[in-house]
Amino acid sequence: MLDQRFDPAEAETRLYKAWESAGCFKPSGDTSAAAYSIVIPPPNVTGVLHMGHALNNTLQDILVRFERMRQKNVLWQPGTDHAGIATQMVVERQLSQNQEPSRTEMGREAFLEKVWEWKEESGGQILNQLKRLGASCDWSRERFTLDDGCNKAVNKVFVQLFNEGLIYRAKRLVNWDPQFQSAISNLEVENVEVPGHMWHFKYPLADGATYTYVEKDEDGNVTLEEERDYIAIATTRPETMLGDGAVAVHPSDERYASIVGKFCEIPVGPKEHRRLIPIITDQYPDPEFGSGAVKITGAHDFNDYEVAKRGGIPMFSLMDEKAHMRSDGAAYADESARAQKMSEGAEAWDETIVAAMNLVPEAYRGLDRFEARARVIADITEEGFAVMVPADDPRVQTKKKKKKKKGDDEAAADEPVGLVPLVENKTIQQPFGDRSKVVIEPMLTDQWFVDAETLAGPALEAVSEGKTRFVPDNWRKTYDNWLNDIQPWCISRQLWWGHRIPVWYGSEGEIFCAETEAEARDLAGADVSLMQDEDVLDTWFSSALWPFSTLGWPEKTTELETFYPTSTLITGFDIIFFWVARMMMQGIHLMDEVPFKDVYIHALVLDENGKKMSKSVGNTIDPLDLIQGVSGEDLVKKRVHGLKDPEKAPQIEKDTRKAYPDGFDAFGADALRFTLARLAGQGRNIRLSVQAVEGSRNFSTKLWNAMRFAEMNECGAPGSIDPDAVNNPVNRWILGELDAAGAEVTKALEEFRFNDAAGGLYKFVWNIVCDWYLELSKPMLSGDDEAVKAETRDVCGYVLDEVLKLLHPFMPFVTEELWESRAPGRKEAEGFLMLKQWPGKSGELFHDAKAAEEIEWIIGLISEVRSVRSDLGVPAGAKVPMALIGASDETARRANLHKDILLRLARLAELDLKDQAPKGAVSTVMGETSLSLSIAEFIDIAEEKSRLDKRVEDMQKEIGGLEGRLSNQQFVAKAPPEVVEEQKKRLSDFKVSAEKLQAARSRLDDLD
RNA sequence: GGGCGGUUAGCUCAGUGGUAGAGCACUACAUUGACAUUGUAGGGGUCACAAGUUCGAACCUUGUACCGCCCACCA
Repeated sequence: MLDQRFDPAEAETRLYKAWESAGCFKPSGDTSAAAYSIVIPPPNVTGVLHMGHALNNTLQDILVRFERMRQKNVLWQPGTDHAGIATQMVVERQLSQNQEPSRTEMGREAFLEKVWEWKEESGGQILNQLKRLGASCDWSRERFTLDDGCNKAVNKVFVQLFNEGLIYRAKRLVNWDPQFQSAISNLEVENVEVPGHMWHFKYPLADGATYTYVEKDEDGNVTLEEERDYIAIATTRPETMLGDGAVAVHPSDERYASIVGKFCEIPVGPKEHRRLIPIITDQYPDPEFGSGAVKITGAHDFNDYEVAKRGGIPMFSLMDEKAHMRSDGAAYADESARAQKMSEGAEAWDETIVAAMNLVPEAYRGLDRFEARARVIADITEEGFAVMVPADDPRVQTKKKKKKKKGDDEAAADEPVGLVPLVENKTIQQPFGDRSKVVIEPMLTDQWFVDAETLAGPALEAVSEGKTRFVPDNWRKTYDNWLNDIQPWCISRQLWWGHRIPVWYGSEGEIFCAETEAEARDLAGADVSLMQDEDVLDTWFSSALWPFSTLGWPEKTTELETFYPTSTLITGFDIIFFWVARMMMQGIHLMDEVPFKDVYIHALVLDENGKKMSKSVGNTIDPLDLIQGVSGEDLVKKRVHGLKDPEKAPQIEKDTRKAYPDGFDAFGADALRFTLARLAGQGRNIRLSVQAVEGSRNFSTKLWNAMRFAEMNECGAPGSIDPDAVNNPVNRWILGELDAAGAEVTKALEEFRFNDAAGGLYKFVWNIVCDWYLELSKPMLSGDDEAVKAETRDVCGYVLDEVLKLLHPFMPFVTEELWESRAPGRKEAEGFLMLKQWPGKSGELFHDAKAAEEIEWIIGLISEVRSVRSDLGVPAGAKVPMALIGASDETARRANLHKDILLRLARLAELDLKDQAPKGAVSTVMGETSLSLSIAEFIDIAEEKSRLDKRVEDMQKEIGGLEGRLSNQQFVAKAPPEVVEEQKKRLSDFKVSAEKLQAARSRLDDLD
């Protein structure tokens, strides 16, 4: 006997263990069957399951379980990512918490040992959380991006690309993260709008030169003419002035034409050491912006870098790896040093030059870049090199103006209008590290790059040729746009945790790239001393190889043969660039085949208010809380704990307590999975509410109770049914509905319409099976006709079993539990539900149109009677007599055949065929038949009159509209004939009904 | 600046040219033998706005407004 309700907490872990130990998650190995494979997007080994993971893995599990039931040879390949920066951060933090020696103190080898230790002990807990969700990965094949196999793959790929010239080392301006003290790729930089300032400074011309500065308006009238001994520039980063290599103006800018080629002085530092830089022309400066003149600091700005490269302008690195002003060297720059080096053949921005020049004056050395900025500004202003403007210049927003309050007006008016430094308030786009959240500094350093442009071509082609398909299709454009404008991929990181770059340097700086040190030694010869490159690779480099490195590449394994290319990749749009595009590039280049055929890009999971879930905002919902339940107290604690801004804690606490005073129930993994699937429409974000999960839990309870009903009525598990041998129209109807639902779900899953699949099942189970089929079956199951009873038991049992199969990919636990309980012992006899044949048919579906029409008529009639009863306030419990007036033979037959059903579900005392409505009866219509309910004793005649009046009025409106349309010659002439026919039919149906209702209405008049 | 998407019931969203829908919320009724984690019935919409195409537009076209997100950017 089934319990009152399903207990997910007890059943889910038990069932999961049973599946796993029975080997259900492994590929069937049936090579005659089609192969189906998915590689998991490897979660960070530091990861903790969040709602995005829950969605991502639920969708994968649905597909994998679906395809397993379709008897394919299915592999879901799991594993984790070593997550270079994130993991190194976690361990470093732990060291400092435990007051152990720091990373640098203990050295590389000892530190890496610590990281491995951490990984073994506390890494990968997310995988256990995925198990809790029901993820049916083949855990026996679990991989890690830093395991031996992946290492081997990474080294091999690196060497190959190096030998092909697709990986190279170069000094380039890269994004430098001063916190991690490492280069990062441009994808790892977030540009954020922040309030900033733009300072205007004067660079005096060398040797006291002067020129006439003329400004003109649009019409060419002179608006300003003055003698100047300086050129004005505008900058948001004054601290980089020390590294300026030139001042650039646009070639067409007449204002500065006369001084192009002359030199000006950077107005910072001790006067005797100030450096002269040339005034040059370049297309880059916009004459309309600022002063039209731009200082060119090639080593600290990406735009300037391009200008400097074009113009051969030297680039000076001012900062160290912490983005502090360089503290080395005492002397100030000397042009002769540069000239000397240049004559020796060095490039203008060669580090030897930069080091030799010692650009940073003593006063600024060692300062943080922001402190340095403040100092530079103060010093320049003090020396009179700031551009001065009247205090009321609209570009200047003084603090006083901002602060102005009532009553201060007079004071403000009294303020003397003098000259002030021109400092504009300006929102600027500032680059931040996506993990460190500190301001990124462009830095000129030696790094390793992948020639992504060369690899991008085939990756673009594969998608345009349809070898790989994006679902939904619109993401293709995002992919195309990015690959079409792809930059070299900086793959070296100045970290320790990761794949060490397989390159060794000889004492003369020769480069030996090889998979192992031994091979590098072979290349170098015995007497060369070798030093391995200190850097590690970007984590995404190994992730890009995931679809084949996990299958055993570079060995030619059977798994590789069977499962590559993989079938489907499921991931979020936020890693299309990071991961999807790079897997495409590497997969095609190394395997000659795309890594996956379909890429399903799922939505972002938002909170119930449409906000991104974020720990620092305090609006997260932990998937495990929904599965296992959480108290209100704990929920508050969790949310407040992760807050970025502790001042918001009271508000978050208040909001959370208000919204979820008692926390959440343990809804179970099934409920969460079903909810996510139901909400996973294509092209829209998912707003997850706890209420929605509760709704899914209720659905699961509904299913449970349907099974209890079957159990009580001894509906067995016939295994299969021959629909043609089934006689009763109710049973024939539900078998048709079942086939239709199965086909719909199958099609939806094939097309990645998870929401339609789950939504279709919800409707079918609740609104068709439970609301109608089970209700219609009750009189048959409790009736005297043994043949009908037996047939109904079989059909009902069969339908419910098929429902369990259809629901299994979505709700694996409750369905597996019910499957066994419906026929105890069947698990031992024929195995788990999980591996049963999927019911959705691709061939011909069973459908009895006549039965369907008949049952729909029954349902319509019952609904109509219920509606009238409810409208007129007939007590729900009252059984009333009904007569059918003017019934056709077919109607009479149906009414007679299903009399028990009608009596029960419409709560009728009797059902007769009559020629005329009984006196005082209330009528409604169904097609040609009037339904006459003798309910005069319960109702208010006036109310009934007004009900009928309203019905007739509504109908007249429809009739009017249809008549208007049909009398429109244009419509009749141009609309398709079947549409015209349809409208005609509707009109005549409405007319018939209106007539009958009117007749009923006038009978009421007779009563008065 | 470039790109993508959105605007339909109180809320969340379906709806590819011909009858405006679902879930939740709301209202009323119901403890009838699977289920109150329930059942039955009901109220509720100028489909953002404007113009156009069409016999006919939530749907197609153009424009406008507002809201998201992504990419690139003026020193």
